[in-house]
Amino acid sequence: MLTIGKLGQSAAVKVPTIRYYEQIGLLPAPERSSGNQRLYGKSALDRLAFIRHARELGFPLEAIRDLLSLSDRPDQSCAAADAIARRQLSAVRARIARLKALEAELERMIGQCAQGTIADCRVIEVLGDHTLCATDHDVPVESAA
Amino acid sequence: MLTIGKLGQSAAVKVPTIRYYEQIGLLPAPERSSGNQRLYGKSALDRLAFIRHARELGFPLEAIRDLLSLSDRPDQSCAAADAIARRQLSAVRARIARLKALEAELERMIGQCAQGTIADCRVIEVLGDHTLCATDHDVPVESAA
DNA sequence: CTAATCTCTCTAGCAACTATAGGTTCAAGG
DNA sequence: CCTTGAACCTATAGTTGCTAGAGAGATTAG
Repeated sequence: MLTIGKLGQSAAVKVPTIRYYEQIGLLPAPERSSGNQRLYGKSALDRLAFIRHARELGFPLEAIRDLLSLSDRPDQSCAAADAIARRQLSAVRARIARLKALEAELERMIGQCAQGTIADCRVIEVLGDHTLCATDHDVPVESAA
Repeated sequence: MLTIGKLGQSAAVKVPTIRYYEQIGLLPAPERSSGNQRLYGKSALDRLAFIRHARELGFPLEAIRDLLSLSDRPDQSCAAADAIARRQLSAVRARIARLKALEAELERMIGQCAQGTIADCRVIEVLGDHTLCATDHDVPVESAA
C-alpha cells in the first residue's frame, strides 16, 4: 500500500494532481488509513502511469477518460482506441504545421530588424500591419508560455 | 467612431474579447456614447489589430503588453522588441521539436495497431508502459484540444 | 516524546478567453 | 410615433489542467 506521496513519486505525478484526478473521476477514490489518508495499490499506480503517459503524448483528459474506459473492456475491438490516437496524431500534426508557419514569419520579422530605433523596427511594424506578412496565419493560436 | 461590434468586425476580434482586453488594461477605456456604449477611433483599431496579429503569432498577452509599451516610445532602440520576438521564436521552435517527438511516437503506436481486440491493442499497451517507447518525452505537454 | 514531514480539506489562482443572465440602447420599419 | 429586434451594457461563472496557499491533523524518525 502506497501513500499518496509515494504514489506520486512512483508515477512522477505531483500529489495535488493525483487528488485532482480523483476529484474529476479519472482515478477511483482509494481506501483510507485509520487516519483518513489515502492508500493505493498496484492497480492505482498502473492507472496513474497510464494517465501520465497519455498526458505526455498530449492527449486531453477527456480522451484519456475514454481510453481508460476502453482498457477496462479488453475483449472489445480496439478500433475506438485507434481512432482516439489517430485524432490525437492529426491534432499534433496540425499544430506542427501551424507552428512552422509562425516560425517562418517570426524568422522573417526578426531578419528584417536592423536594430535601429522603434520607429523603423520591423518587428513592431509587421505586428501592426498584417499585410506585411508573407504567410497566412489568421487562425488564433494558443499561447506559447 | 466605431461601436464595439464594428471594431470587432474590423479587427476580427470578438466583442467579449475586446472588453476583456480593456479590463486587463491592454486597451484603454474608450469614450462612451450618451447611452453609455463604447465608441472607438482609428487608434483603437490599430492597437487592437496589433494585438490580434501578435496573438496569431503566439505571443502571450504579457509579451504583447511589453511590445505595445515599446511601440508607444518610437525613439528608443528596438533591441527590446527584437529580444521579445527572439524569445517567441525559440519558444515556437521548442514546441515544434516537442511535437515532432510526439508525432513520431503516435505514428509508431498507431502503426503497430493490428485492429484486434483491446487486449492486444498497442495503443493501450504503449500508453500503459512507458518502457515501450522509442523516444524520450517525459516533459509534460500542454493539451492539444 | 517531540519535531519534522506528510497528509487532509477547501479555496483561490493561472492564461485567455467564452458563455450566460438580465437588463438598456439604438436603428429601422410600419 | 412606436415597436421590434439587434446590438450593447455589467457582472458572474465556466473552460482546461493543473498549482499554490491556509490551517489542521497524521505519521514517522530519532
